Amino acid sequence: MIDFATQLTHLLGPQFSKEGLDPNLAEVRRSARPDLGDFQCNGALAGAKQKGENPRALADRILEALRGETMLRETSVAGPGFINLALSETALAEQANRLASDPQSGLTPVPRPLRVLVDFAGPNVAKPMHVGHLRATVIGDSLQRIGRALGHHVTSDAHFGDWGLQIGLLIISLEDEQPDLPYFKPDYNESMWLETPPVTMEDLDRMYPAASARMKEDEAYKERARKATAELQKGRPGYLALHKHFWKVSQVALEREFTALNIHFDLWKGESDVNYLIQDLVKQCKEKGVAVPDQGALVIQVARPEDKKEVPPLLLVSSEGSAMYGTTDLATIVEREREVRPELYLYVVDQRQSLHFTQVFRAAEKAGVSEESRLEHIGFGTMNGTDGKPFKTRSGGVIKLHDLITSCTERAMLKMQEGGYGQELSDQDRQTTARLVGTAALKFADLSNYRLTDYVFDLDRFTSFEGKTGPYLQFQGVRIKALLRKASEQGLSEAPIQVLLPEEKALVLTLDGFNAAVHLAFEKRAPHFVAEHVYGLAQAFSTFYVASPKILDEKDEAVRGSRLRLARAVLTQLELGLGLLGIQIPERM
RNA sequence: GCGCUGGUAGCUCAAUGGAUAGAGCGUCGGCCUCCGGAGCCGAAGGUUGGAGGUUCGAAUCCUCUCCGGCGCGCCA
Repeated sequence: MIDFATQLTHLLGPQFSKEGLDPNLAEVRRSARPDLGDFQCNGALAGAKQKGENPRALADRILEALRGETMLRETSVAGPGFINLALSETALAEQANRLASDPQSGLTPVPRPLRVLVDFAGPNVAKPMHVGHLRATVIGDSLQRIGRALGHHVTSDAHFGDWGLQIGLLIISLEDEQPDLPYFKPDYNESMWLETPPVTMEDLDRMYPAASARMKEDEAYKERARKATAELQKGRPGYLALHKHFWKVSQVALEREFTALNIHFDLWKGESDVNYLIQDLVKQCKEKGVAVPDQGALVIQVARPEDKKEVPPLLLVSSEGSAMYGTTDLATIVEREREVRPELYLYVVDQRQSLHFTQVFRAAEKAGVSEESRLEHIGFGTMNGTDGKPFKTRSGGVIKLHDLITSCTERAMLKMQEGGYGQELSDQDRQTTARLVGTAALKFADLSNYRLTDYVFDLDRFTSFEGKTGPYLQFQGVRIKALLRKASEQGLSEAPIQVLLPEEKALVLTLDGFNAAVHLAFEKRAPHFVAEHVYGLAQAFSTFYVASPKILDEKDEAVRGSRLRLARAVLTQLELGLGLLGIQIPERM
């Protein structure tokens, strides 16, 4: 099915062509002045400009040609040349029924699907996920869901950070703690492998910050770590074995978080997975003359004459002989080109890394690995505390994602208890629901902000059941489910939708806007457009719900059936829309 | 210093170059013999940081400027 805005644009397009104008000028959108019409087209203004004539006259001619169009009830030209279009009752009712019977709720796939690779979350092996990972994870997940909903062929990759200096640091840190482990013996081989990991997640969690801090002050310590990193990358068996242990231990903790957030990846690849490609990559870059020696390292110059800022070269091989994260990023593109062949790459990573991605993308182009135009960095702002500074614990430490999820879940449970809701649920169901509500609070708060702006974390506000929050939206869904459940229990059936009340019309027009909102969200790589739409839908439903009291008691079977069907259509879209944000609606809450 | 990014209602945030800049929270005033009122309706609240410019039309684009956040070769 096709939404109204598109239908109307198609209707006006030929008229613009007939006038010798670009049919793209015919673009129709929801009216900013509902008192004047349902939709508007502003193309006559720009078109008249091009032709050097009066915009109102042009608008009049365009409308003249539309006379007798059954879709339209009324048309008018207002102001300097705005074209106002009001839909006929039949058109509204027909569209409402199409929406209600469409399992996709009006969502249409893109005409040309792309193979899209979404690289997001970027957790680090050996480091628990913290608040900083939340946005990358939630935004990336939403983009993969939106992309799929639009018919794109999406491949998501968590892209673990598991090959850099951090691993070297852990290796020497462990060496200092347990020097007798076989992995440190120069002659280590696989027969000496111990099934029991030498460390727990807690150990890693403790060791890494300490080692990282020491490195900043102790130059010799840093040198050791760099050497260990280079040796690991060269394939020292004992170090590879430790890497494997670290990886496995970390993965358990990481999966716990992703499961709690209901986020899934097609690929769980990491930097270490492309190590096998690096030697060749470096060699080829050298042969092509793309990589040049510089201060003991090997770099790819990516500066351009037109640059307004200084763009430093990408470090391909450090003076220690190790791969840097730009190197693995590049090698990862090589692998993806072979295995996925993406037409579009989306890197959902903190905005602060934009310079890094500029370097990587340019280097990829220069090295002939990929095309810069297919590579996009999707940056985002930071999550701040109520003081406006990056979110920290009271003692100034980094907040772990796990603790964040837990506190949201606990707060959700508290709110449910306070309101006396969910009492009919079993303890286990209540716990599951609380988690659904808690993560909805977290996700919606994040996704309702435009990604590039920083936002303030406010647990109390996010978990509130009133206002523009995830739990509020779930609650609206739960209310509709309750209504439909009751209708079904009473044996009441649905009927074709009739658009009688102004609130019903507003609701139908809102439903019809879903498709555009989702497309816009993907085009802008900005899920908040979906969040905005879904919230607007919930509001429009509430207004309708109050305006049509006691649907179940309605004596007119046709009216009752119509409203039930409309409610169901809203629920369908609410579930789909929230689903695109990674939010589920519980049965009860 | 150079660059990126943000600055919109008291607070937190929206607004694909279009008409009268919208929500939530908070404040004030209404609506409960209610299908889940955690809702709905209304009011107050804005020189869109500032100054120029482009345009029929600017929160949006350009220039300058002020304030905040961030980045700028061997960490990721």
